[in-house]
Amino acid sequence: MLAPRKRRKEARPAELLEAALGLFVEKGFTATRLEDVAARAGVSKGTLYLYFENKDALFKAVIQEGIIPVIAENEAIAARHTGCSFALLEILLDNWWSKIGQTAFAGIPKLMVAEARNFPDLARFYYEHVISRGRGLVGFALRRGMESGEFRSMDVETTIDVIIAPILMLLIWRYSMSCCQNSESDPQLYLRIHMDLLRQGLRKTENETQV
Amino acid sequence: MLAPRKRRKEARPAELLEAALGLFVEKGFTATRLEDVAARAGVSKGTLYLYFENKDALFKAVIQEGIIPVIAENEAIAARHTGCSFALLEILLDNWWSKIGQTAFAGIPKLMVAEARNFPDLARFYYEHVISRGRGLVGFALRRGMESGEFRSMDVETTIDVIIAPILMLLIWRYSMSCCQNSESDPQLYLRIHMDLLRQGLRKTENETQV
Amino acid sequence: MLAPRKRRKEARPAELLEAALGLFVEKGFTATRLEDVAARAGVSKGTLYLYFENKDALFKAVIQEGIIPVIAENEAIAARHTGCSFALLEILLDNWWSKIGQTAFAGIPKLMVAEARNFPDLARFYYEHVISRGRGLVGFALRRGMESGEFRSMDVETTIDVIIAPILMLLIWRYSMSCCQNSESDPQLYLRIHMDLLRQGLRKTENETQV
Amino acid sequence: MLAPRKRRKEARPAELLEAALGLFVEKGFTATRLEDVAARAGVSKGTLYLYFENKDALFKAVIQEGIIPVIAENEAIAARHTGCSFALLEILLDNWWSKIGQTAFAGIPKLMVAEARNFPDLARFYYEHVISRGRGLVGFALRRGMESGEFRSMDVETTIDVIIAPILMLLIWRYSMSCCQNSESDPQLYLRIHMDLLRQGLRKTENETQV
DNA sequence: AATGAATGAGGCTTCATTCAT
DNA sequence: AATGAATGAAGCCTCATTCAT
Repeated sequence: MLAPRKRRKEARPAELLEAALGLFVEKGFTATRLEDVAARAGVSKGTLYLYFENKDALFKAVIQEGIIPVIAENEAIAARHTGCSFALLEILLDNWWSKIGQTAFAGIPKLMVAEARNFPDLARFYYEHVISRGRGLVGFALRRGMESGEFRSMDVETTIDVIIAPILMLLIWRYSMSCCQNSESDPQLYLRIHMDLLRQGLRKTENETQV
Repeated sequence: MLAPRKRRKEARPAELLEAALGLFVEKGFTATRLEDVAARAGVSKGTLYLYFENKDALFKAVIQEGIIPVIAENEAIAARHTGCSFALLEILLDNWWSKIGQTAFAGIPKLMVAEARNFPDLARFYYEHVISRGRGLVGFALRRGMESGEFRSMDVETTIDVIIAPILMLLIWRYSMSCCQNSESDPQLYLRIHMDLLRQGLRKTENETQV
Repeated sequence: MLAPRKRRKEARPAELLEAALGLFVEKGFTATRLEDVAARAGVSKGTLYLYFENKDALFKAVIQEGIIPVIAENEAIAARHTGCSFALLEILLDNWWSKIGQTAFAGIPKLMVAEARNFPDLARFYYEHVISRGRGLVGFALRRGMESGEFRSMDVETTIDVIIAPILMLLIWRYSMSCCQNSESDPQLYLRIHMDLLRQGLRKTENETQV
Repeated sequence: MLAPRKRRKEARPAELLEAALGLFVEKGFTATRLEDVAARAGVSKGTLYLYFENKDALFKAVIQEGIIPVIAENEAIAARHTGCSFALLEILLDNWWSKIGQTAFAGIPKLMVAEARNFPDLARFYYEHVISRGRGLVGFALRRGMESGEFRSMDVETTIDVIIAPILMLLIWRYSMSCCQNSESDPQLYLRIHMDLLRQGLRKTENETQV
């Protein structure tokens, strides 16, 4: 077991990233003061600059460290799935919900949306490593279902977007306008209705018309 | 023909609002400098304050002049609609798409999402005057369809959110991550698929189970 | 009788001065906005500049027009006084109180005190035409009383200052800190006590010691 | 010997307060630019905000550090005084004169009078912490003297005002109109005459009439 | 003579970043 | 490695002054 001092030093970057994530998610990039990040991580303002070149670098590190592992996990799940395709969509959503939707990472989508224009290279990174792979997962399930005759035929790439949208909005809303709603919305119900509409909406029927 | 001075005077507010909308959407609320708004409208900083009390008021005016009329128009459409309920949803969407989705106002949802937390005042204003009324419209169509037996029974409030989400995401995406996509997405197709999934997803079937 | 339009034009400067006096007294020089002065006088901002070169000039005009006539009146009273000297002091105070203390001019001393440093030439004007002559009046009464044996001998110039101070403070207070007092002070009682202390304080006694 | 950096750090607040006092007294509260305060203390604008939250706080600190201790000291003097009451008044005046009247703090009364209306917050702070306690001191001496039969009976609260007025005016004058006087006035003589008039004016005589 | 739209300098305050210790 | 004092650029907003009508 390492001496506490030593442990401290090695844990610093992670502690700073966690503090930064919390504040970025809570207040947005511009409104987050580095002094507050440092304070939340229990160090001084100057120390932050020993680990991250500047505010932008800190932001990029927060995003990059945050979210990728969950995607990989879902890719493995999809690869070994054997049941029907709609069930796969449900499993992927469940896992994503428990690993992202119910953790601090839930704030990332809103953060990315808000700042993408100001950080184009970061947006590209996020797109390639998170969004693109996430869309790939949904696309895999859709194509699989269409080929097996479970789903009707539709333009896959666009359908992916339509399917993902309510899931992203659920989180984006939570970190933006939700403060204005007096009635708490129920995310479980929201997701259930979304999947419910999809189950029936995707299903292949007798008098199928090509889209 | 009016004297130029006079003509300017009357055109000023509209010119300023247009400049403000453009910059708000492009850079966000905080990052937009009032001096730049003034410059884009071809006047000096101080002039802006002759027409709008402060930055908040300018923002509210942008919303007031640009978005609220469309909401009101849609409310009128809904009130006098006589056909089936799904057709009403389609008409409302069409109108909203041509008046908002295809204009500079399309950037507002992303703007609101990005800044809501830091400007609760503006968020509340937007919620009350836009979101709340927009949800009311969708809710009206849903309830109407459920009562007539056209739609199956679902939790209305939550379904509203699920239905609106893809429409909002379409715009939010356009003003955030879209720069990372190499293939241009087709909003018409996107909206058609959304409505297609909904048409089938909302429909009441033989073996109906309550949700 | 002149036409109203004509009357208006000739009355403008006086109306503007009255409005300016009111606002200067209420808010001080810097905090008074010329737009408010114009509004109170019922004209537009630009009109003000037709009559006064700038804000400084307006301030000087306010002071210069305001207060001199009362001094002249008191000088006449003193010249023809025949009774005892303390009675003269009381008469002068009474007149000053009713002509200045109970009118809008009461705010001038505070105004001069606050701005003297920023308007040295105006301060000099005020000193020569108001303060100096006011001190002369009190000095006249004091010397008269000392010569007649009614008052004990004291350094006249300094005694003048000591006597005038509470009278000025009464007004200065009213236009500055009085807002912080919960109990309304009674100026009549204040002046009576001041004169009471003076009556006994100035009187020549048996065992007189030179000061 | 302390490192220079460290020494500076500890000296900063006092240096800033001194610079602020000087400029406040010289130019007034509004006309004093924080940048000038910082420059006079030899630091940059931003540094000032490390020590004082804003302009108001800086002002309050000036009062807090400079004037309130003298009030407290005088309260202690009054509490342990055993001689006659007029002597107490003289001692209090002497102490106040040497600690305030002969220092840069002498400019504060004029400053307060000039700015009270526009900064009710500051006025209230000053009233509660300085004026109110100062009046309490004089009131204490007056009541003490009336009870012992040394002074005649008068309305105490109003008499306090009358007594304090010349002392305040002495300072107010020095920081306002004094520049217009060619003959330098002698504050020592002024205060002596004031106390002389008071000594005789307050004294209880044979044929006492209630006021 | 009168208007009021337009200007732009100026001050308070915030905060990312630097650097001496 | 760590600190935190110091810096100064940047933005909102006010208002005296100008000037075309």
